[in-house]
Amino acid sequence: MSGHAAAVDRLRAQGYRMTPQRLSVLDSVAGRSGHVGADEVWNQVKAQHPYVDLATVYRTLQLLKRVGVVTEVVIGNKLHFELTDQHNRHHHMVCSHCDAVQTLSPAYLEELNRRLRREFGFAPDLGNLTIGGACAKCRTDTTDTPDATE
Amino acid sequence: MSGHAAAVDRLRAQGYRMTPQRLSVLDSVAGRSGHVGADEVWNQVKAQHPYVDLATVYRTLQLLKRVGVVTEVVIGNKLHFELTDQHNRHHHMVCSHCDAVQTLSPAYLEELNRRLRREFGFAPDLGNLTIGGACAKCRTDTTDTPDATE
DNA sequence: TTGGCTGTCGCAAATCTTGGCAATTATATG
DNA sequence: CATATAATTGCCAAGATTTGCGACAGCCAA
Repeated sequence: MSGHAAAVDRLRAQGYRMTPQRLSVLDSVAGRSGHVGADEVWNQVKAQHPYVDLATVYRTLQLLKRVGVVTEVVIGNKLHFELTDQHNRHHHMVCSHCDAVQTLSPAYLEELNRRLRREFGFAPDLGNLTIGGACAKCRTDTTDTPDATE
Repeated sequence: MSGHAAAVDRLRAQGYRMTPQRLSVLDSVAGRSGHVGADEVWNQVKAQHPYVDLATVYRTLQLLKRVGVVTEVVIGNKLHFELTDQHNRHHHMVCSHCDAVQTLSPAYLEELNRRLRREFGFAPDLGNLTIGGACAKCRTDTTDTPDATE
């Protein structure tokens, strides 16, 4: 209910409008501590505005992602979203075997970020980067993927 | 026609079989220098085996990716694939504005790879990692995304 | 060679996500 | 407060990728 003001400002600053649908989507994502799937958001949104379309939810999530309000996490074959917490920034590592998610301090990617910008002029969207791979548990559990690609 | 032997071995080693369909998919990906979309692969495969289903192409591409024979590149909303060249390894940076693809030397991610393994026991699949962001050209062309998320 | 076990395939249906378009609505302005 | 305008939405459909399932084929053991 509070951080939303900042989100509204961000939207307005770029010429976007704040609508009940968008507010509702924002509420839904903000209401959970972790990441949420688009369908879960939709269900929550429908509770308040039964007529809202799933496409609108997707569009809104993409919009909020674009302006930096939410972060996208790719888990398995689905997109998940979470509120971008400026005070607790982190990246995500997702195990492709068990879909477990670990967070990663931005410090780990700072140097890469700087190098890509400096050497290529490329501004990576690391905030929404999901690093896939095999977590410690799955590496020992399985015989395959003994040593994932470098 | 030559590197395929290695691919066959990789499959067999993990209990998979080499079939005409798979060989055809492999041929198709290997036949191009850069990355290919699943639909393009399908079209090429159908030239030899008209009855092959698109689902088989997808399944095969995932399989080849899993065993390390091909590399997946996410461009826009589509999956692309290229032969994993052991002698010319590279990662990919894709511009989310113009879909331009730049390659990146593995050296840039070596340290990250080591740290994730050492500190988390997490084996990242960096080979199939696609780094999204804004390329130099699009950064200057557009007003938005002046400074993508860190 | 004959079974049988397991991996694969084609087909169809399901799932997830995006796009087009006309109708609707948020906002700045008068 | 009424109005014009461009952004936004719903609805529908398409696009992309995955999955379930029965039929089929390769491969090893007896």
